[in-house]
Amino acid sequence: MKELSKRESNKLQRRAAILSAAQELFSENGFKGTTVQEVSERAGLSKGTVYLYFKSKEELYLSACISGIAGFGERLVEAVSSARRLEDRIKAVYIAYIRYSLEEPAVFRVLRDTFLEKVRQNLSSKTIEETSSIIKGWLENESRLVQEGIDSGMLDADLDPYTFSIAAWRMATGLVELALLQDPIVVDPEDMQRVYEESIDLLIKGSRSAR
Amino acid sequence: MKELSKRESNKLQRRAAILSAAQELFSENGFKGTTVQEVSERAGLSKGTVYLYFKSKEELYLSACISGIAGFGERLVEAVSSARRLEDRIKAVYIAYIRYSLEEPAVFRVLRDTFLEKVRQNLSSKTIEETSSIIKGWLENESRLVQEGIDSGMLDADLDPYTFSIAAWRMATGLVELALLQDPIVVDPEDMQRVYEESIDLLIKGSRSAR
Amino acid sequence: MKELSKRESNKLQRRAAILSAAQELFSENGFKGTTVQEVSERAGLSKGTVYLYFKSKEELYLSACISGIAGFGERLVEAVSSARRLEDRIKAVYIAYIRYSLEEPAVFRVLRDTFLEKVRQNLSSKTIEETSSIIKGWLENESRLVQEGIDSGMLDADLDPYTFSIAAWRMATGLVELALLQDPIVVDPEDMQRVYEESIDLLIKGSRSAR
Amino acid sequence: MKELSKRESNKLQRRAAILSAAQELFSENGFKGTTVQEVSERAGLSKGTVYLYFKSKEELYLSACISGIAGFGERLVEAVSSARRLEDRIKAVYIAYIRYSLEEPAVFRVLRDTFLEKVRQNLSSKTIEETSSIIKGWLENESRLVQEGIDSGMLDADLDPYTFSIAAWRMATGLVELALLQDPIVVDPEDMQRVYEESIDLLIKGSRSAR
DNA sequence: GATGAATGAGCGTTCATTCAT
DNA sequence: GATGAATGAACGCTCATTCAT
Repeated sequence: MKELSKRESNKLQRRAAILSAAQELFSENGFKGTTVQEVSERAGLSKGTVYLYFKSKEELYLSACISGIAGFGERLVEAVSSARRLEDRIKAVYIAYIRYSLEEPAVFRVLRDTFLEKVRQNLSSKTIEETSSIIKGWLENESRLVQEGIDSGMLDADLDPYTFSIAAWRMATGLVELALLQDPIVVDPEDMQRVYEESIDLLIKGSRSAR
Repeated sequence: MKELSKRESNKLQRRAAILSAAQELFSENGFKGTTVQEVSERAGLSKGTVYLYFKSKEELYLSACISGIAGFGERLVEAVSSARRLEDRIKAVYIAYIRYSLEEPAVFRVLRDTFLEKVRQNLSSKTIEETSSIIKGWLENESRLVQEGIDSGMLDADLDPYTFSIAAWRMATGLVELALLQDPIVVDPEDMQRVYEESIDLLIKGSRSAR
Repeated sequence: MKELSKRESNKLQRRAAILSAAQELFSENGFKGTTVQEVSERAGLSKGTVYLYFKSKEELYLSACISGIAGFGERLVEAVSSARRLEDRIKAVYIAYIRYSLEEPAVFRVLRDTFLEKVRQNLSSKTIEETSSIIKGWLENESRLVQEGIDSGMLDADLDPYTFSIAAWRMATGLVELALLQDPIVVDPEDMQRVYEESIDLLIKGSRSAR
Repeated sequence: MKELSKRESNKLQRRAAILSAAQELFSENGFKGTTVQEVSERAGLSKGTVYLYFKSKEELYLSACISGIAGFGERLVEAVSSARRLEDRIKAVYIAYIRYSLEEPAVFRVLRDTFLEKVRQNLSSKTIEETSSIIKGWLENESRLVQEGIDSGMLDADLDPYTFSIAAWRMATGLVELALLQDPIVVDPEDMQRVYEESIDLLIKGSRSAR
């Protein structure tokens, strides 16, 4: 392992500071609603400096997305191996998605925004494709778990694994959105944990084979 | 009913034209992505005129949100009475929510936006309470249907009706978001109808009593 | 003739004010060296206003060029008919080109700048083609005069009319550049008029047929 | 001759490298179109280093101008002795001026720029005088050749030698400017060589004594 | 009441210049 | 002495808002 010189490590730190500031602000205010000035200020730097590290606002956004997604994916993989029974593993991924989203709301929001049209219009198709393909990968992983369940006879043979994954993913996303609202409207925050559990339980139960 | 003078009705018409244009544009391009100029043009008026009816771009946005919610509720009520079997009625509401959202994406988006924090920061608490209480009403209506199912022994006695409603609502919203994306990423558009049906079927099946 | 409303005439006046300011500044400082801000200030307007009249800085430059070129061309046409003998007419065009350039240095400079590479790099090819084709038109007019001279036996049959026009045009341009320098370097300003006359005389004399 | 220490010669080399890079870039892209970064890169140095050798971008530009002029004059002197007949020698200088300008466009442009007012505003009067006196020297050399022609009866006794030189110089400059344009507008590049020859031929022929 | 011309703050981005290392 | 990271002023351009007509 090569030691990094002070200057080099400094550069990495600055880059990380910018990325972190960007992640927070983009997720709070969206792409158009965030200015490079704001990002630079939150990172304790001047506006021009941001452009030493990122070629454009768009590239900064892309980098924020990708850096956020990486940690996310690891969590999901860990979750799969955290349980033995197949149903528990499926549930674990769902819960892990929600938990990580709540722990790192900035990442969740940036990630979700690539699925809102209005934000997409400001992104290059490269950015969209890149993030989309990562998410698609997650969905396919989840689908494989479901397929295993079908093969073992535990889940309904008529079930489409990908449909299950999509339904679970969108449900989780929708619930996290609700949970991230500051004012406890529509659902009591204390109830949310129960809602997470019960919602995926319903979906899994609904997927079981009649046997 | 007091008759409106010609002048007064003219004013109302103009206001409505602006609101309608705003609803379309805000939902297509978001708050920052929409210019007052565009709104005024689509409404067939000049830019200055918009400011005679709305104090600011922000107030115009709020008004567009509120005005979009009304028609939505009616559709859901109609859906309830469109089927005889209880399960079908529950499903019908879900499908109606999705269908109307797809028919009137502008309304859907404005409505959804009141549930995104970033947008909320621009909304008065009055606006938020107003829209929230309307949605809460929908959820309670749906819950009553589910409760009926429980009482009749068809649905699981352990099921929390409100949790079911929340799960279904968030799932529906998440799926519509996906469908409104212009590029068919993650899911093939032709498959979406099937996904709508199967997703709610899973939820309902998962809610049935063991019997 | 339709009367222009006050508002309309005001708009025309403003447009003219911007164009005039642009012509001066572009010719003093070049395309890159001139800011839209400066132009607006010299025209007594705000920066944003310039963009109500011209879509971009480039379009403003183009308009300044074209508006300058128009008057220029008329002078050349007048010059042709100001003399009877063919040689005098050829000479008259040359002298008219120089005189108008000295009277309206701003126009001369803007026009010349479209023939400097460094400026060209900032101009769209449309702009370049447009101005170039106008100048080409002048050169062809001049060539036709020369051709007449050849046909009448007065000018050398071996002479290429277009080459003559090019040579005269570049010589005139080069001499005006010299004359526009503020410090009387290289040539005494009082001598310039004589230089103009003698330079074209040489060229014409050199073009005569041996007979 | 004092030997330069290694350190001192190194400094000179660096200075020369910067100057050379600057000459190329300034003449390709103009003052505003060239960045200090680019110059430093082409010189193989860092941006900061440029500021160790030149106080500002402007001073760098001035230095580049001055340094470019030297080689030019030598070429003109060589040309004079390359032909025997007087007319041929006059023509040779003209053609040499054009040829060297085309071979070293960077130098040509820098040189020409000292004769454009807009650039002059950035030049110290010392610089202007220096370059002007060099050019004046060339013109006087050329004039002496012409005077010889007059004295020998070959050229018209009424001809002012200096006027001839000025006319030829400005014509040459104007033609080179045309040739350096990338897009072959107004004149076909293949024709240019012929135009060079014929233009000076016309001028010389026009200068001959009637005899 | 309606207009649209005018404004000017603010955007993303560039780049000459400075200065700690 | 050389570096290159950091700065901040300025650029072209947009657009919410105002106000004379």
